[in-house]
Amino acid sequence: MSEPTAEFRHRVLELVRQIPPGRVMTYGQVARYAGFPGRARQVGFVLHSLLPASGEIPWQRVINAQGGISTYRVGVGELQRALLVHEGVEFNPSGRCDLERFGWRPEVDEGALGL
DNA sequence: ACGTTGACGTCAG
DNA sequence: TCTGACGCCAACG
Repeated sequence: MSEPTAEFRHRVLELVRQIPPGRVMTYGQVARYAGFPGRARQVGFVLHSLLPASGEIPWQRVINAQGGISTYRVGVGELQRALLVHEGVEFNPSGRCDLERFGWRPEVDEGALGL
């Protein structure tokens, strides 16, 4: 019934939509929590299909496993970074953020940063 | 039909 | 810490 691709896309978008402001998830995590482990690249492809108008999907809250921005080659790297900084996410001089602090896990549903 | 590409992740050096 | 190789799999030409 449900085509794998369509189902995957739907699951990914619904999950990303739930990431609270100021929090981030990695492509790999999104893929895993969506029920499709190992398909991080496909997550990026789905999000890429949202541009340039992202609508209600907070695509900027998805980054790579190193805590860095992967969208510079697509041309929206600076934008993504600015949006995240505006939400309170901090980046170190290397351009990476601490996933221990800003990473978000669905099961630990917490919107605010633990201070 | 097929080789290449890509908003990734992991591991070795 | 950084770089390159590889695995991954759907989209593209």
